[in-house]
Amino acid sequence: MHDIRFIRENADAFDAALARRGIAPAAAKILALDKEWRALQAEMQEDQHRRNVLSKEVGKIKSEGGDASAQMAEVAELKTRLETHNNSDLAARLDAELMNYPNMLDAHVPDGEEEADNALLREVGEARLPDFPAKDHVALGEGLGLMDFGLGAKLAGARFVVLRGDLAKLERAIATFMLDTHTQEFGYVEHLPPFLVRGAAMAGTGQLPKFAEDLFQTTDDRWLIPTAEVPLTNLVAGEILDAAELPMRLTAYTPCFRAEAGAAGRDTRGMIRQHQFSKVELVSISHPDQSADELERMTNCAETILQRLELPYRVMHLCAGDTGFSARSTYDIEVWLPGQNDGKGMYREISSCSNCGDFQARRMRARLKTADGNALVHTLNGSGLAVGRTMIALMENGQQADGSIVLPKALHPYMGGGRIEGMAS
RNA sequence: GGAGAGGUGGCAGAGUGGUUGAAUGCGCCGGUCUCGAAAACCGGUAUGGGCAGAAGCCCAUCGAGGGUUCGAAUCCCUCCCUCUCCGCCA
Repeated sequence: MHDIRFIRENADAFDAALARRGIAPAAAKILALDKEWRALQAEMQEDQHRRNVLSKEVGKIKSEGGDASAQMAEVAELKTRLETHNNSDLAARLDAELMNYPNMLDAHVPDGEEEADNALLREVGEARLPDFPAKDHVALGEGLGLMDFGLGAKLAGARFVVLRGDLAKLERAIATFMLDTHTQEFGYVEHLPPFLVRGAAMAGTGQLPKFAEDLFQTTDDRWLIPTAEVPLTNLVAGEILDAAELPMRLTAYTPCFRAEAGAAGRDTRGMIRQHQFSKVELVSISHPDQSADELERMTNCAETILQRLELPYRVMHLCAGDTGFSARSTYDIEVWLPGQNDGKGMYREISSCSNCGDFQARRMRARLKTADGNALVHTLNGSGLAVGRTMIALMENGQQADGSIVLPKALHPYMGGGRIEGMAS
Protein backbone atom coordinates (compact mmCIF):
# COMPACT_ATOMS: atom_id res chain seq x y z
CA MET A 1 0.00 0.00 0.00
CA HIS A 2 1.23 3.45 -0.84
CA ASP A 3 1.50 6.58 1.25
CA ILE A 4 -0.87 9.16 -0.16
CA ARG A 5 1.25 11.92 1.33
CA PHE A 6 4.28 10.69 -0.54
CA ILE A 7 2.30 10.77 -3.78
CA ARG A 8 1.04 14.29 -3.05
CA GLU A 9 4.58 15.54 -2.67
CA ASN A 10 6.32 13.33 -5.23
CA ALA A 11 3.80 12.64 -7.96
CA ASP A 12 6.49 12.43 -10.64
CA ALA A 13 8.66 10.07 -8.63
CA PHE A 14 5.65 7.83 -8.05
CA ASP A 15 4.84 7.66 -11.76
CA ALA A 16 8.50 7.07 -12.56
CA ALA A 17 8.50 4.17 -10.11
CA LEU A 18 5.45 2.67 -11.82
CA ALA A 19 7.11 3.13 -15.19
CA ARG A 20 10.03 0.97 -14.07
CA ARG A 21 7.51 -1.86 -13.64
CA GLY A 22 5.94 -1.10 -16.99
CA ILE A 23 2.81 0.44 -15.47
CA ALA A 24 1.13 3.55 -16.86
CA PRO A 25 1.21 6.75 -14.79
CA ALA A 26 -1.43 6.87 -12.06
CA ALA A 27 -0.54 9.80 -9.81
CA ALA A 28 -2.86 12.25 -11.55
CA LYS A 29 -5.86 9.96 -11.15
CA ILE A 30 -5.02 9.20 -7.53
CA LEU A 31 -4.43 12.85 -6.64
CA ALA A 32 -7.72 13.88 -8.23
CA LEU A 33 -9.52 11.34 -6.06
CA ASP A 34 -7.57 12.47 -3.04
CA LYS A 35 -8.48 16.11 -3.64
CA GLU A 36 -12.13 15.28 -4.00
CA TRP A 37 -12.08 13.14 -0.88
CA ARG A 38 -10.37 15.77 1.22
CA ALA A 39 -12.84 18.44 0.15
CA LEU A 40 -15.73 16.18 1.06
CA GLN A 41 -14.10 15.26 4.32
CA ALA A 42 -13.63 18.90 5.30
CA GLU A 43 -17.29 19.56 4.57
CA MET A 44 -18.45 16.56 6.54
CA GLN A 45 -16.30 17.39 9.51
CA GLU A 46 -17.69 20.88 9.61
CA ASP A 47 -21.22 19.48 9.70
CA GLN A 48 -20.27 16.99 12.36
CA HIS A 49 -18.75 19.72 14.46
CA ARG A 50 -21.90 21.81 14.16
CA ARG A 51 -23.98 18.78 15.11
CA ASN A 52 -21.85 18.14 18.18
CA VAL A 53 -22.14 21.73 19.30
CA LEU A 54 -25.91 21.74 18.84
CA SER A 55 -26.34 18.48 20.70
CA LYS A 56 -24.54 19.85 23.67
CA GLU A 57 -26.75 22.92 23.58
CA VAL A 58 -29.80 20.70 23.53
CA GLY A 59 -28.57 18.88 26.58
CA LYS A 60 -27.97 22.11 28.44
CA ILE A 61 -31.31 23.64 27.44
CA LYS A 62 -33.25 20.54 28.38
CA SER A 63 -31.57 20.22 31.73
CA GLU A 64 -32.68 23.79 32.42
CA GLY A 65 -36.20 22.94 31.32
CA GLY A 66 -36.08 25.05 28.13
CA ASP A 67 -37.23 24.44 24.57
CA ALA A 68 -34.62 23.01 22.23
CA SER A 69 -36.74 22.35 19.18
CA ALA A 70 -34.88 24.89 17.01
CA GLN A 71 -31.56 23.18 17.66
CA MET A 72 -33.06 19.77 17.08
CA ALA A 73 -34.51 20.88 13.76
CA GLU A 74 -31.14 22.13 12.59
CA VAL A 75 -29.47 18.85 13.52
CA ALA A 76 -32.10 16.99 11.54
CA GLU A 77 -31.11 19.01 8.48
CA LEU A 78 -27.44 18.35 9.05
CA LYS A 79 -28.16 14.68 9.30
CA THR A 80 -29.73 14.39 5.87
CA ARG A 81 -26.74 16.13 4.37
CA LEU A 82 -24.32 13.94 6.26
CA GLU A 83 -26.22 10.90 5.14
CA THR A 84 -25.62 11.62 1.45
CA HIS A 85 -21.98 12.43 2.04
CA ASN A 86 -21.60 9.29 4.04
CA ASN A 87 -22.77 7.28 1.07
CA SER A 88 -19.87 8.51 -1.01
CA ASP A 89 -17.47 5.76 -1.98
CA LEU A 90 -14.58 8.18 -2.47
CA ALA A 91 -12.60 6.89 0.50
CA ALA A 92 -12.99 3.29 -0.59
CA ARG A 93 -12.00 4.14 -4.15
CA LEU A 94 -8.93 6.03 -3.01
CA ASP A 95 -7.96 3.17 -0.75
CA ALA A 96 -8.41 0.65 -3.54
CA GLU A 97 -6.10 2.72 -5.74
CA LEU A 98 -3.42 2.87 -3.07
CA MET A 99 -3.66 -0.90 -2.58
CA ASN A 100 -3.58 -1.65 -6.28
CA TYR A 101 -0.06 -0.58 -7.23
CA PRO A 102 3.11 -2.53 -6.51
CA ASN A 103 5.85 -1.32 -4.23
CA MET A 104 8.32 1.26 -5.45
CA LEU A 105 11.63 -0.28 -6.34
CA ASP A 106 14.91 0.36 -4.65
CA ALA A 107 17.29 2.49 -6.72
CA HIS A 108 19.72 -0.42 -7.05
CA VAL A 109 17.21 -2.74 -8.71
CA PRO A 110 18.36 -3.35 -12.30
CA ASP A 111 16.11 -2.24 -15.13
CA GLY A 112 14.44 -4.87 -17.23
CA GLU A 113 11.20 -6.57 -18.01
CA GLU A 114 11.74 -10.28 -17.56
CA GLU A 115 13.80 -13.05 -16.07
CA ALA A 116 16.52 -12.67 -18.70
CA ASP A 117 17.19 -9.14 -17.46
CA ASN A 118 18.02 -10.19 -13.90
CA ALA A 119 21.53 -9.34 -12.79
CA LEU A 120 23.94 -12.09 -11.80
CA LEU A 121 25.59 -11.14 -8.51
CA ARG A 122 27.67 -14.22 -7.76
CA GLU A 123 28.08 -17.91 -8.49
CA VAL A 124 29.11 -20.16 -5.66
CA GLY A 125 30.25 -23.76 -6.04
CA GLU A 126 30.93 -25.57 -9.26
CA ALA A 127 27.87 -26.30 -11.38
CA ARG A 128 28.75 -29.62 -12.93
CA LEU A 129 27.18 -32.68 -14.49
CA PRO A 130 27.90 -36.23 -13.43
CA ASP A 131 30.19 -38.27 -15.69
CA PHE A 132 27.24 -40.41 -16.64
CA PRO A 133 23.89 -39.27 -18.13
CA ALA A 134 22.20 -37.19 -15.45
CA LYS A 135 18.71 -38.20 -14.36
CA ASP A 136 16.17 -35.79 -12.97
CA HIS A 137 14.68 -36.24 -9.51
CA VAL A 138 11.60 -37.94 -10.95
CA ALA A 139 13.59 -40.72 -12.57
CA LEU A 140 15.75 -41.01 -9.48
CA GLY A 141 12.88 -40.96 -6.99
CA GLU A 142 10.71 -43.37 -8.93
CA GLY A 143 13.72 -45.56 -9.62
CA LEU A 144 14.33 -45.82 -5.90
CA GLY A 145 10.66 -46.55 -5.31
CA LEU A 146 10.43 -43.60 -2.94
CA MET A 147 8.52 -41.03 -4.99
CA ASP A 148 5.07 -41.63 -6.45
CA PHE A 149 3.22 -39.06 -8.50
CA GLY A 150 0.51 -41.53 -9.43
CA LEU A 151 -0.46 -41.91 -5.81
CA GLY A 152 -0.36 -38.14 -5.36
CA ALA A 153 -2.77 -37.79 -8.27
CA LYS A 154 -5.03 -40.55 -6.97
CA LEU A 155 -5.35 -38.85 -3.61
CA ALA A 156 -5.40 -35.20 -4.57
CA GLY A 157 -4.98 -34.66 -8.31
CA ALA A 158 -2.23 -33.17 -10.41
CA ARG A 159 0.69 -31.42 -8.76
CA PHE A 160 0.77 -33.62 -5.69
CA VAL A 161 3.23 -36.31 -4.74
CA VAL A 162 3.64 -39.06 -2.17
CA LEU A 163 7.10 -39.65 -0.74
CA ARG A 164 8.03 -42.67 1.30
CA GLY A 165 10.90 -44.21 3.18
CA ASP A 166 14.15 -42.28 3.17
CA LEU A 167 12.77 -39.54 0.92
CA ALA A 168 9.95 -38.87 3.36
CA LYS A 169 12.52 -38.83 6.10
CA LEU A 170 14.78 -36.56 4.05
CA GLU A 171 12.13 -33.85 4.13
CA ARG A 172 12.22 -33.94 7.91
CA ALA A 173 16.03 -34.00 7.99
CA ILE A 174 16.34 -31.02 5.64
CA ALA A 175 13.79 -28.97 7.57
CA THR A 176 15.36 -29.73 10.93
CA PHE A 177 18.83 -28.95 9.66
CA MET A 178 17.64 -25.61 8.31
CA LEU A 179 15.76 -24.68 11.47
CA ASP A 180 18.68 -25.66 13.68
CA THR A 181 21.04 -23.51 11.65
CA HIS A 182 18.81 -20.45 11.57
CA THR A 183 17.83 -20.63 15.22
CA GLN A 184 21.15 -21.67 16.74
CA GLU A 185 23.53 -19.70 14.58
CA PHE A 186 21.61 -16.79 13.11
CA GLY A 187 19.28 -15.78 15.92
CA TYR A 188 15.94 -16.52 14.28
CA VAL A 189 13.17 -17.51 16.69
CA GLU A 190 11.28 -20.61 15.64
CA HIS A 191 7.50 -20.35 15.36
CA LEU A 192 4.72 -22.75 14.57
CA PRO A 193 1.94 -20.56 13.20
CA PRO A 194 -1.51 -21.41 11.88
CA PHE A 195 -1.53 -22.69 8.30
CA LEU A 196 -4.94 -21.11 7.73
CA VAL A 197 -5.40 -17.39 8.16
CA ARG A 198 -8.00 -14.69 7.83
CA GLY A 199 -8.34 -12.50 4.78
CA ALA A 200 -7.02 -9.58 6.81
CA ALA A 201 -3.68 -11.32 7.24
CA MET A 202 -3.47 -12.01 3.51
CA ALA A 203 -4.23 -8.35 2.84
CA GLY A 204 -1.55 -7.33 5.30
CA THR A 205 1.23 -8.97 3.34
CA GLY A 206 -0.25 -8.14 -0.05
CA GLN A 207 -1.66 -11.46 -1.32
CA LEU A 208 -5.14 -9.97 -1.15
CA PRO A 209 -7.09 -8.39 -2.65
CA LYS A 210 -5.16 -8.66 -5.88
CA PHE A 211 -3.97 -12.25 -6.00
CA ALA A 212 -6.88 -14.27 -4.66
CA GLU A 213 -6.72 -16.65 -7.61
CA ASP A 214 -3.29 -17.86 -6.49
CA LEU A 215 -4.68 -18.98 -3.13
CA PHE A 216 -6.83 -21.76 -1.74
CA GLN A 217 -9.79 -20.65 0.33
CA THR A 218 -11.70 -22.74 2.84
CA THR A 219 -15.46 -23.01 2.97
CA ASP A 220 -15.53 -21.03 6.21
CA ASP A 221 -13.75 -18.10 4.64
CA ARG A 222 -10.20 -18.75 5.69
CA TRP A 223 -7.19 -19.01 3.41
CA LEU A 224 -4.42 -21.58 3.24
CA ILE A 225 -1.06 -19.90 3.58
CA PRO A 226 1.01 -19.80 0.38
CA THR A 227 4.09 -19.13 2.53
CA ALA A 228 4.86 -18.68 6.23
CA GLU A 229 5.68 -15.08 5.34
CA VAL A 230 1.98 -14.41 5.83
CA PRO A 231 1.51 -15.58 9.43
CA LEU A 232 5.02 -14.60 10.54
CA THR A 233 4.88 -11.06 9.20
CA ASN A 234 1.34 -10.54 10.45
CA LEU A 235 2.48 -11.38 13.95
CA VAL A 236 3.28 -7.68 14.32
CA ALA A 237 0.16 -6.38 12.55
CA GLY A 238 -1.35 -3.52 14.53
CA GLU A 239 1.52 -3.53 17.01
CA ILE A 240 3.62 -0.60 18.12
CA LEU A 241 7.08 -1.98 18.84
CA ASP A 242 10.00 -0.63 20.83
CA ALA A 243 13.08 0.11 18.77
CA ALA A 244 14.98 -2.11 21.21
CA GLU A 245 12.93 -5.13 20.07
CA LEU A 246 14.21 -4.74 16.51
CA PRO A 247 15.27 -6.47 14.47
CA MET A 248 12.83 -9.30 15.16
CA ARG A 249 14.03 -12.38 13.31
CA LEU A 250 11.40 -15.09 12.91
CA THR A 251 11.44 -18.46 11.24
CA ALA A 252 8.93 -21.24 10.68
CA TYR A 253 8.73 -24.55 8.90
CA THR A 254 5.32 -24.83 7.30
CA PRO A 255 3.52 -26.33 4.37
CA CYS A 256 2.69 -23.83 1.64
CA PHE A 257 -0.36 -24.08 -0.58
CA ARG A 258 -0.56 -22.49 -3.98
CA ALA A 259 -3.29 -22.73 -6.57
CA GLU A 260 -0.78 -22.11 -9.39
CA ALA A 261 -3.66 -20.73 -11.42
CA GLY A 262 -1.46 -18.94 -13.90
CA ALA A 263 1.03 -21.78 -14.23
CA ALA A 264 -0.96 -24.27 -16.28
CA GLY A 265 1.45 -26.28 -18.38
CA ARG A 266 4.56 -24.95 -16.65
CA ASP A 267 6.84 -27.29 -14.75
CA THR A 268 4.33 -30.09 -14.96
CA ARG A 269 6.96 -32.78 -14.45
CA GLY A 270 8.14 -33.58 -10.98
CA MET A 271 8.23 -31.76 -7.72
CA ILE A 272 9.35 -28.36 -8.98
CA ARG A 273 5.90 -26.79 -8.86
CA GLN A 274 3.37 -28.44 -6.56
CA HIS A 275 0.12 -27.27 -4.96
CA GLN A 276 1.63 -28.19 -1.60
CA PHE A 277 5.26 -27.92 -0.61
CA SER A 278 7.06 -27.05 2.55
CA LYS A 279 9.44 -24.29 3.27
CA VAL A 280 11.51 -22.89 6.08
CA GLU A 281 10.77 -19.20 5.98
CA LEU A 282 12.79 -16.31 7.35
CA VAL A 283 11.11 -13.03 8.29
CA SER A 284 12.70 -9.89 9.71
CA ILE A 285 10.89 -6.97 11.23
CA SER A 286 13.45 -4.23 10.93
CA HIS A 287 14.15 -0.62 11.78
CA PRO A 288 13.73 1.43 8.58
CA ASP A 289 17.39 2.43 8.63
CA GLN A 290 18.56 -1.16 8.81
CA SER A 291 16.40 -3.00 6.30
CA ALA A 292 18.90 -2.76 3.46
CA ASP A 293 21.63 -4.38 5.59
CA GLU A 294 19.13 -6.89 6.91
CA LEU A 295 18.36 -8.05 3.37
CA GLU A 296 22.05 -8.79 2.79
CA ARG A 297 22.24 -10.64 6.08
CA MET A 298 19.11 -12.67 5.38
CA THR A 299 20.33 -13.63 1.92
CA ASN A 300 23.56 -14.75 3.50
CA CYS A 301 21.73 -16.92 6.01
CA ALA A 302 19.89 -18.63 3.16
CA GLU A 303 23.11 -19.05 1.16
CA THR A 304 24.83 -20.64 4.13
CA ILE A 305 22.35 -23.51 3.98
CA LEU A 306 23.29 -24.23 0.37
CA GLN A 307 26.98 -24.03 1.17
CA ARG A 308 26.63 -26.49 4.03
CA LEU A 309 24.67 -28.79 1.77
CA GLU A 310 27.42 -28.48 -0.82
CA LEU A 311 24.95 -27.38 -3.47
CA PRO A 312 26.16 -25.04 -6.25
CA TYR A 313 24.07 -21.90 -6.65
CA ARG A 314 24.00 -18.39 -7.97
CA VAL A 315 22.44 -15.21 -6.65
CA MET A 316 20.44 -12.97 -8.95
CA HIS A 317 19.22 -9.45 -8.31
CA LEU A 318 15.76 -9.46 -9.81
CA CYS A 319 15.14 -6.79 -12.40
CA ALA A 320 12.30 -4.28 -12.15
CA GLY A 321 9.83 -6.34 -14.14
CA ASP A 322 10.51 -9.57 -12.28
CA THR A 323 10.32 -8.19 -8.74
CA GLY A 324 7.22 -9.18 -6.80
CA PHE A 325 4.31 -6.91 -5.94
CA SER A 326 5.21 -6.16 -2.33
CA ALA A 327 8.98 -6.05 -2.71
CA ARG A 328 11.27 -3.10 -3.04
CA SER A 329 14.26 -5.26 -3.88
CA THR A 330 14.61 -9.03 -4.26
CA TYR A 331 17.51 -11.44 -4.45
CA ASP A 332 16.75 -14.84 -5.89
CA ILE A 333 18.99 -17.72 -5.01
CA GLU A 334 19.03 -20.31 -7.77
CA VAL A 335 20.31 -23.79 -7.14
CA TRP A 336 22.03 -25.92 -9.74
CA LEU A 337 19.88 -28.83 -10.90
CA PRO A 338 21.91 -31.12 -13.19
CA GLY A 339 18.94 -33.34 -13.98
CA GLN A 340 16.83 -30.60 -15.57
CA ASN A 341 16.92 -29.37 -19.16
CA ASP A 342 17.25 -32.88 -20.60
CA GLY A 343 20.25 -33.71 -18.50
CA LYS A 344 22.13 -30.56 -19.43
CA GLY A 345 21.29 -28.95 -16.11
CA MET A 346 19.96 -25.53 -15.19
CA TYR A 347 19.57 -23.15 -12.27
CA ARG A 348 16.19 -22.96 -10.55
CA GLU A 349 14.94 -20.62 -7.85
CA ILE A 350 15.20 -22.10 -4.38
CA SER A 351 14.94 -18.94 -2.32
CA SER A 352 13.68 -15.45 -2.79
CA CYS A 353 14.74 -12.80 -0.29
CA SER A 354 12.89 -9.49 -0.36
CA ASN A 355 12.93 -6.18 1.41
CA CYS A 356 9.37 -4.88 1.41
CA GLY A 357 10.26 -1.58 3.05
CA ASP A 358 7.17 -0.08 4.71
CA PHE A 359 4.81 -1.42 2.05
CA GLN A 360 3.43 -4.29 4.12
CA ALA A 361 3.81 -2.39 7.39
CA ARG A 362 1.48 0.32 6.12
CA ARG A 363 -1.15 -2.25 5.24
CA MET A 364 -0.73 -4.01 8.57
CA ARG A 365 -0.22 -0.85 10.61
CA ALA A 366 2.95 -2.25 12.14
CA ARG A 367 4.91 0.53 13.76
CA LEU A 368 7.73 1.35 16.08
CA LYS A 369 8.13 4.09 18.64
CA THR A 370 10.65 6.78 17.78
CA ALA A 371 11.70 10.04 19.41
CA ASP A 372 9.33 11.95 17.15
CA GLY A 373 6.27 9.76 17.04
CA ASN A 374 5.52 6.39 15.56
CA ALA A 375 7.08 5.21 12.34
CA LEU A 376 6.34 2.25 10.13
CA VAL A 377 8.68 -0.71 10.48
CA HIS A 378 10.24 -2.41 7.49
CA THR A 379 9.50 -6.05 6.74
CA LEU A 380 11.64 -8.60 4.97
CA ASN A 381 11.06 -12.19 4.04
CA GLY A 382 13.05 -14.93 2.41
CA SER A 383 13.06 -18.66 1.98
CA GLY A 384 15.61 -20.36 4.04
CA LEU A 385 14.97 -22.56 1.96
CA ALA A 386 12.20 -24.26 0.02
CA VAL A 387 12.40 -27.82 1.34
CA GLY A 388 11.00 -29.62 -1.70
CA ARG A 389 13.34 -27.96 -4.12
CA THR A 390 16.24 -28.56 -1.74
CA MET A 391 15.38 -32.24 -1.85
CA ILE A 392 15.38 -32.15 -5.65
CA ALA A 393 18.77 -30.45 -5.62
CA LEU A 394 20.22 -32.99 -3.20
CA MET A 395 18.94 -35.85 -5.36
CA GLU A 396 20.10 -34.50 -8.67
CA ASN A 397 23.49 -33.30 -7.42
CA GLY A 398 24.12 -36.34 -5.25
CA GLN A 399 23.08 -38.97 -7.78
CA GLN A 400 25.33 -41.92 -8.45
CA ALA A 401 25.60 -44.09 -11.54
CA ASP A 402 23.61 -46.82 -9.80
CA GLY A 403 20.74 -44.49 -9.04
CA SER A 404 21.49 -44.12 -5.34
CA ILE A 405 22.02 -40.71 -3.77
CA VAL A 406 24.95 -39.58 -1.69
CA LEU A 407 24.06 -36.94 0.88
CA PRO A 408 26.27 -34.09 2.14
CA LYS A 409 27.91 -34.52 5.53
CA ALA A 410 25.75 -31.85 7.13
CA LEU A 411 22.72 -34.12 6.82
CA HIS A 412 24.28 -37.34 8.03
CA PRO A 413 23.38 -36.81 11.68
CA TYR A 414 19.81 -35.99 10.69
CA MET A 415 19.47 -38.99 8.36
CA GLY A 416 21.44 -41.47 10.37
CA GLY A 417 23.47 -42.20 7.27
CA GLY A 418 24.95 -40.69 4.16
CA ARG A 419 23.25 -42.46 1.32
CA ILE A 420 19.76 -43.15 0.02
CA GLU A 421 19.54 -46.56 -1.57
CA GLY A 422 15.90 -47.07 -2.15
CA MET A 423 13.46 -49.66 -1.15
CA ALA A 424 12.95 -53.08 -2.55
CA SER A 425 9.42 -52.92 -3.91
C1' G B 1 -22.34 -28.19 19.42
C1' G B 2 -25.44 -26.35 24.15
C1' A B 3 -25.72 -22.66 28.39
C1' G B 4 -23.71 -18.36 30.62
C1' A B 5 -20.17 -14.09 31.44
C1' G B 6 -17.21 -10.54 29.25
C1' G B 7 -14.18 -7.34 25.64
C1' U B 8 -12.59 0.39 27.99
C1' G B 9 -5.88 4.05 27.07
C1' G B 10 1.19 0.54 27.47
C1' C B 11 -1.02 -2.56 31.73
C1' A B 12 -4.74 -3.03 35.70
C1' G B 13 -9.45 -1.10 36.37
C1' A B 14 -13.97 2.71 37.13
C1' G B 15 -17.70 4.30 34.17
C1' U B 16 -25.26 1.92 31.96
C1' G B 17 -27.88 8.03 27.51
C1' G B 18 -25.59 14.67 28.11
C1' U B 19 -18.84 19.01 28.11
C1' U B 20 -16.27 11.41 29.56
C1' G B 21 -11.26 11.04 24.91
C1' A B 22 -12.67 8.76 29.21
C1' A B 23 -11.84 8.54 37.06
C1' U B 24 -8.09 5.98 39.85
C1' G B 25 -3.61 3.01 40.32
C1' C B 26 0.77 1.13 37.97
C1' G B 27 4.18 1.97 34.11
C1' C B 28 6.72 5.59 31.06
C1' C B 29 8.86 10.77 30.09
C1' G B 30 10.37 15.60 32.17
C1' G B 31 11.26 18.51 36.59
C1' U B 32 12.16 19.59 42.03
C1' C B 33 15.11 17.41 45.93
C1' U B 34 20.20 14.65 46.13
C1' C B 35 27.34 14.17 45.64
C1' G B 36 24.51 10.37 42.88
C1' A B 37 20.40 7.10 43.17
C1' A B 38 15.90 5.55 45.58
C1' A B 39 11.71 7.58 47.97
C1' A B 40 8.58 11.77 48.02
C1' C B 41 6.41 15.79 45.43
C1' C B 42 5.01 18.61 40.73
C1' G B 43 3.92 18.32 35.53
C1' G B 44 3.26 15.48 31.12
C1' U B 45 1.89 10.82 28.75
C1' A B 46 -3.53 7.11 23.07
C1' U B 47 -4.11 6.55 17.73
C1' G B 48 -5.54 7.92 12.83
C1' G B 49 -7.16 11.97 9.89
C1' G B 50 -8.72 17.15 7.95
C1' C B 51 -7.70 22.53 8.00
C1' A B 52 -3.51 26.04 9.06
C1' G B 53 2.88 28.81 7.58
C1' A B 54 2.75 28.10 12.77
C1' A B 55 0.51 28.39 17.49
C1' G B 56 -3.65 25.93 17.16
C1' C B 57 -8.70 24.47 15.69
C1' C B 58 -11.65 20.43 14.26
C1' C B 59 -13.32 15.15 13.01
C1' A B 60 -13.17 9.98 14.12
C1' U B 61 -11.94 5.97 17.42
C1' C B 62 -13.97 2.63 24.42
C1' G B 63 -13.26 -5.46 19.96
C1' A B 64 -15.39 -4.64 14.38
C1' G B 65 -19.49 -3.06 11.43
C1' G B 66 -24.50 -1.33 11.24
C1' G B 67 -28.87 0.95 13.85
C1' U B 68 -31.94 3.96 17.54
C1' U B 69 -31.40 9.15 19.48
C1' C B 70 -30.89 16.21 19.32
C1' G B 71 -26.86 13.42 21.84
C1' A B 72 -24.05 6.51 22.58
C1' A B 73 -18.24 3.71 25.97
C1' U B 74 -23.34 3.37 27.84
C1' C B 75 -29.61 1.08 24.34
C1' C B 76 -30.64 -2.49 19.83
C1' C B 77 -28.76 -5.87 15.71
C1' U B 78 -24.83 -8.72 13.18
C1' C B 79 -19.95 -10.46 13.37
C1' C B 80 -15.07 -11.40 15.79
C1' C B 81 -12.43 -12.69 20.14
C1' U B 82 -11.72 -14.24 25.44
C1' C B 83 -13.36 -16.82 29.83
C1' U B 84 -16.61 -20.52 32.75
C1' C B 85 -19.74 -24.95 32.80
C1' C B 86 -21.71 -29.17 29.86
C1' G B 87 -21.13 -32.38 25.51
C1' C B 88 -17.66 -34.28 21.90
C1' C B 89 -12.65 -35.02 20.74
C1' A B 90 -6.36 -35.73 18.95
